[in-house]
Amino acid sequence: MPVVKRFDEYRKATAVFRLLAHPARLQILDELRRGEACVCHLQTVLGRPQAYVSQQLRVLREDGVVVDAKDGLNVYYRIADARVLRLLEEVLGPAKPARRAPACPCPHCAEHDVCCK
Amino acid sequence: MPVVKRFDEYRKATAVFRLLAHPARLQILDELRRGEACVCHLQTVLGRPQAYVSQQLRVLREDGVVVDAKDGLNVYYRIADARVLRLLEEVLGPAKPARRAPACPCPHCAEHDVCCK
DNA sequence: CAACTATATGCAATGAAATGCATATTAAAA
DNA sequence: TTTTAATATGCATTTCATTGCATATAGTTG
Repeated sequence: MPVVKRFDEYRKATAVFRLLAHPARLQILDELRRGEACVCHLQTVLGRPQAYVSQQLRVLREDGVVVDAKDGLNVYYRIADARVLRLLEEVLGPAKPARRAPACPCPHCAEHDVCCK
Repeated sequence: MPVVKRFDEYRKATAVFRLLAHPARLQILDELRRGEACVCHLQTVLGRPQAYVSQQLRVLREDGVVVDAKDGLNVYYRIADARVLRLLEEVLGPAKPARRAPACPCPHCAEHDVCCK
């Protein structure tokens, strides 16, 4: 009940907001709302270097907001936090339908276009 | 539809999350959920210097999340953003009932205790 | 196993937000 | 009109996240 304890609770509660308070992470999560996606897919959608995308994914992963599943060379990420889905819906509106990214090499998009170089 | 435009939209959407991604502001908003409160009340509840509380309130005010109403020497703040209320409920749970802070001089608390020094 | 592809990690440089503190403002009271 | 009380603002400093980039890992293919 001490003030410090209370403050600590609030500090803990800010974690999820801190994750969402970032344009690239928000865009990643919005994309993942459409369905699971591999890194190269997100890389294509964001138009950012692969290392950059991986770093943001690590941040999200370390907080348990997303989980990854390896499949061959590809690593597929998906949202693993229902609360985050609700927060996204509150601020971004309903999730948009799945899509294939142009020039994305992942199996999900492959049938649609050619490899992204 | 250019990528940059999209990114800008996400950047804008992060604003509300950035406000909530701070323990002191989160605590302020959680207190304001109980009902409007003056600065000295929040000061008492947070156990932080007055200038500190005023600064956080300014941040919230500049984004329109709270509004202030002067009454004599006191300035009463209240939440002015329904979306923020929903976000708080999602993460902090339902708002707690109003309370009077011990040793708070504001009219709201005065009838309950004596002035805070 | 060598070469390639997808992804991850480490780290240094930068930049933005947080904090503390002194002081300004405004309103009431004496 | 001096004083006091409540709140606001400005600014310097520290703190922390972000970003870029080089490189590491790990699975795949030839």
